[in-house]
Amino acid sequence: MSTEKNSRLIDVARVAGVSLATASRALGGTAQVTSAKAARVHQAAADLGYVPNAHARALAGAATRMAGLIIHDVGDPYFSEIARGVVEVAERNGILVLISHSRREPDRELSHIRSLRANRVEALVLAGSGYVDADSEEETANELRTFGASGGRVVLVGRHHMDVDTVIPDNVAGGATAANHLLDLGHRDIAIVAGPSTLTTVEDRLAGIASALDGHGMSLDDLYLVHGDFTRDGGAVAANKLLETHPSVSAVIALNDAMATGVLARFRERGIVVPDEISVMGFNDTPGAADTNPALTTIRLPSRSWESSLSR
Amino acid sequence: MSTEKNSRLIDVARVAGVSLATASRALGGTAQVTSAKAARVHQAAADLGYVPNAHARALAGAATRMAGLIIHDVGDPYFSEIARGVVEVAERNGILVLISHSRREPDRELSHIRSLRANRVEALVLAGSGYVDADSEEETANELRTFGASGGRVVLVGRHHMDVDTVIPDNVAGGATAANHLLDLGHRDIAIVAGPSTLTTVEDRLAGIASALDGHGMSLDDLYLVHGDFTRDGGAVAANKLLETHPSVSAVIALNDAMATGVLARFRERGIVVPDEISVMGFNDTPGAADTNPALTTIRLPSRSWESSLSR
DNA sequence: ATGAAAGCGCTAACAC
DNA sequence: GTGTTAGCGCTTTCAT
Repeated sequence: MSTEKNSRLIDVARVAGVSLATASRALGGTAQVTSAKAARVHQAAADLGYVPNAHARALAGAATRMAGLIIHDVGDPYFSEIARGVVEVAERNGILVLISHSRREPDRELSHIRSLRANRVEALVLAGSGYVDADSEEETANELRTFGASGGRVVLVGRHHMDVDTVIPDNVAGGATAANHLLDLGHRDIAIVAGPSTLTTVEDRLAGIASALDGHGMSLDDLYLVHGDFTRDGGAVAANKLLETHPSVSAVIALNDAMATGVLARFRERGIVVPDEISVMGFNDTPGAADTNPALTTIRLPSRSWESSLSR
Repeated sequence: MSTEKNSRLIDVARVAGVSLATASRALGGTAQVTSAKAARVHQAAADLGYVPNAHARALAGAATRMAGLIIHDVGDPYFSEIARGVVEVAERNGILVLISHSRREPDRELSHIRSLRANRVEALVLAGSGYVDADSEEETANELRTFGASGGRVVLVGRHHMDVDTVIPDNVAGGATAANHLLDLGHRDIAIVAGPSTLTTVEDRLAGIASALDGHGMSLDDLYLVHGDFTRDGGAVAANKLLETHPSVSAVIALNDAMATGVLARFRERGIVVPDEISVMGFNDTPGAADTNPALTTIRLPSRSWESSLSR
């Protein structure tokens, strides 16, 4: 196959018999061009299969119109729903979305922020929990600050406030609600299926649960706590451990819907009837949670927005 | 907020007291640079929060490392699973993914191919059904051909062969399998919940169903056929219509899992017990289909791959 | 090993 | 209205 290079604007101009500038104007609609010439330019462009080089365009100062999205994993319904929203809004505004996976690794996240910045995105959306580790959070905050200072917009979803626009659910209150719900139902032998303790979301939800327990004269130590990946598989693995070591539990709180779904799946395989034998709760109200078998009881978290003082 | 511009390589060079070329080499590792100078360059870059301009880099001839992904909607589990795979593989190869929604509109798809091409992606992944309309398919094929000719790689998922690498399930056989399954169970009063007839996937699955019916002395006309959006919501809407006009059906074939999920959800709301009162079948083996309530019977489609003769 | 300089393809002054 | 030209920020010869 002959690998013919992409044709350039100058090629179009040549074929149309006009100057580079005229071709640019005709195609971009930036200025008035005689309709006859404009037509010739468009024809030439079509004939050559001309596609403007976005890089050259960006370099020359035209608006780039790209946004960056960093999420844990698009495969997780919680994030795919966020991605859907971001892509829809972006598209409506003629913005292309660069998507990447943090996989909940601070370093990966940081390097993605960098390459998204390198691509001169005009906005950055980071969704998912922040990290308990102050150092990596500080690095991220710095990077975002620099990005903001050079004109970039940042939105954080489900992550602690960082001087940028933020939407974050009240994880502590949510944790308390979940625990109180089970406690009020009389459950005492409860298991917590948690994500990695490196995540602030996990930390916060646990704190909420702890405070609820406190109100009942109990503490987290009275519960069975398993940590695992904050994913469906992580939930399934945790359910296995749970069944082996603490088969007596009457209720499970999974710290997100993905893990809850994994727990439910494993219980279903083992023939354990939910909620008759064991109650299972999740978080986040992920799309699809209502469709699970058995239906998942999930805590819808009220979100709070922070509009950054740096906002323009 | 003072909007300080992004610093450029020349700024780094200046601070490090070296030439532009040396700074470039030190940062890019392209050639040998005295370790002392290299260190100064890296230090300067860090101090200035320097992030190379990917556009300038691309324009200057460096590899761009971007791929484009066009899917119906990342919110649909079928597509988010594909997106997950694409992003993972791309990331492992240092490639950034530009994602966009076709929303199953040929024009939108075409314009996305163009802007992805404009961004000089090295590969393009189109996932989802093709269109019955020959004209729009031809336009797309042309665009992809041009892209391929200029060195781009194309992969089609779930779409008819177009002289590029393709992975496509055997939709006709799948349709027949689904129909035969129900027919063998004795069902005769069957409803088909289909996506838009503009999609080849819908057309093919219906053709398979028709052939199965034919083997039983029946035709599609003997069934109740509803068309709707090829989504969860589309399935729910179709289920409503179905219940109103043909409450006697004993089985439903939804032409994809998204619609099947919508049907199940609506049946659940109405207190209709599946599969006791009505059987429901889906397609695609979408992740999560096994988690639905009630469990969805879904046809796993054997896929066939085509490696394009144009492949390099 | 290092620097000077020539583009990459385009837009936006700036002339006419 | 149209053409000429100077960059945008970088990589890469080409000298040295």
